[in-house]
Amino acid sequence: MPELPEVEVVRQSLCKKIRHKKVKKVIVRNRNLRLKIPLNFEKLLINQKIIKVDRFSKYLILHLSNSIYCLIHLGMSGTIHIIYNKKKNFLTNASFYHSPTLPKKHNHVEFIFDDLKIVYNDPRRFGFFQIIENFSSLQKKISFFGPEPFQSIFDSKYIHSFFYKKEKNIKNFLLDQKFVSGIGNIYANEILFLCKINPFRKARLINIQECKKIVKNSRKILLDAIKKGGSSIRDFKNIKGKKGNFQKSFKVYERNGLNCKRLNCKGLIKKKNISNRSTFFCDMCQK
DNA sequence: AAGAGGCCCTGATAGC
DNA sequence: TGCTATCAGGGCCTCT
Repeated sequence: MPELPEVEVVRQSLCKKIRHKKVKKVIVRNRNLRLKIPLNFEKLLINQKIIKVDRFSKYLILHLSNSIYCLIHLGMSGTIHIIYNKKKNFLTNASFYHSPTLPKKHNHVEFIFDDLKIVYNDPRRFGFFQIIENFSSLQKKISFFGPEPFQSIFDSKYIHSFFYKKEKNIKNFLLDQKFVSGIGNIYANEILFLCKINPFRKARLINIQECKKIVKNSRKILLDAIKKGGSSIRDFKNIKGKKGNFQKSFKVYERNGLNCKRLNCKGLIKKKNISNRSTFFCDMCQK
């Protein structure tokens, strides 16, 4: 489940591999992702150079030489694989289309470069590709989202005023991309544990000190996860097919029934549903 | 306006 | 063994 850290891990390695390279061919095998891939998609990308591989929230942003942007969202189960071709004969040699490192099914989109190609695989097809025509459209799209935890405007004042009179529980807000961008279910659970905040608590009851903790711990968890290559619960892998390591650092996620990891806390981790998402917490130390 | 709930999709796993 | 049910969950949608 790619959240901000997983997408950032993909961005970093993609950037190393495809920046400044020219897209030689685009193959779309299945246009029916969450958003339908338009028929002119291939034409817009072919013969364009990748100027930059950026990211906002859980979106990858390919900046192309014809000044358009290709947004990629990995949804729940999207992965990007890299397949090398040192002989640079991708366009003529079909055998590379069946690399042993590549899953056999659900390889929906490929971008082919001279010496390598990237392959988008997504069993559940919750991910999507979207063409953004120009910079102002990109800005407009991003403006509908809340800040990332790393941005300076994501501070205790912003959080506290956002939560004013809000009856919904705090966990729902951490997952609300209009409030804060990039946090998904795993990291929402982990952040609230570090903050000692019960996920069911109404947002309006979060005090300013706790807002400060939310700022600090969101940044801490996400940065730590990026450093460790993201989390691999079920399907996340980086572009080399390697798993991340942050799942080893989970304090609450998928730990229901196990001892609370907080020093001197005798609680057991509980699992309950909030808006149909698994919520893990310790009711002894998260108040 | 805010909040609750449904839906898209496939694969892994549990239970009978 | 093979069937069915459940769960995983990001983001968008509708309804109240």
